[in-house]
Amino acid sequence: MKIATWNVNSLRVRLPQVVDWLEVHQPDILALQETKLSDEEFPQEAFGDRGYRAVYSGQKTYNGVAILCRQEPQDIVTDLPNLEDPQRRILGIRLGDICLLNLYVPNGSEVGSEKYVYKLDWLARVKDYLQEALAEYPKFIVLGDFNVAPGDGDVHNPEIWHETILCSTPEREALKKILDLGFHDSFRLFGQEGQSFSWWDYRGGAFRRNWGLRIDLILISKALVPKCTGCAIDKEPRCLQRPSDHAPVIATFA
DNA sequence: ATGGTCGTGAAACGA
Repeated sequence: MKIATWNVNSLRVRLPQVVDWLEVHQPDILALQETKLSDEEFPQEAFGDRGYRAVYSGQKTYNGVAILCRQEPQDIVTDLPNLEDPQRRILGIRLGDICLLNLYVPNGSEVGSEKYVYKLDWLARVKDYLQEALAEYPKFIVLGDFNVAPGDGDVHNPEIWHETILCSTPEREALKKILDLGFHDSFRLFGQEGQSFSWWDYRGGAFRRNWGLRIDLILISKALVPKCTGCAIDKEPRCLQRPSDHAPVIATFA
């Protein structure tokens, strides 16, 4: 089984790349973030024609999440009972005894800003939800654009990024509280090449210089750890013309 | 590195 996540930064623009990528990699599940499409505009046929069911929670211009999968998804969740949020950033499904939560965590703009406070509160509420959900469904996957680099090893230059947005201690603590529920960062279960990132700024030739951060994560519950056989970042789509600023991440399971 | 980039949507704003 292959499960992937990709912040596409506009599914309208990236649709041909996503379709190509699906055909090459054949994941069982692909979680998308920043689709930037209303549900009426979602290109369901492009995926249906290729054997994927699609669920989505979209909005115009900003945010928007979707899940493409081979199996019929059940128990679709777009809003958490403890988190009232007009921004479409959350999409949960159940596939048999496995639950999956796709997140587009708020960016937070700047440490100390109003958006930063919203981000930390948002993460705390997601944590509370996951605590209950995990108790009911021990096989759980939380994946997406977390907009937090878990540690300095996930940052090209920790001195430049020290206590800045995506790397500040409160953001990392909020992420750690989710991990402490019993989740593992699948990427770190395996040996990786030094300096692996999933996002590079469009500006300043950041990708060419490998000035990136690893902020796109696939967290798996303890029950799934023995099943997980690998996790990798696919940098290839980031090399294409008109790329997303994020690369897809894929976890494989026996 | 503090944007010399994108995406959206038609000017700034968000990332």
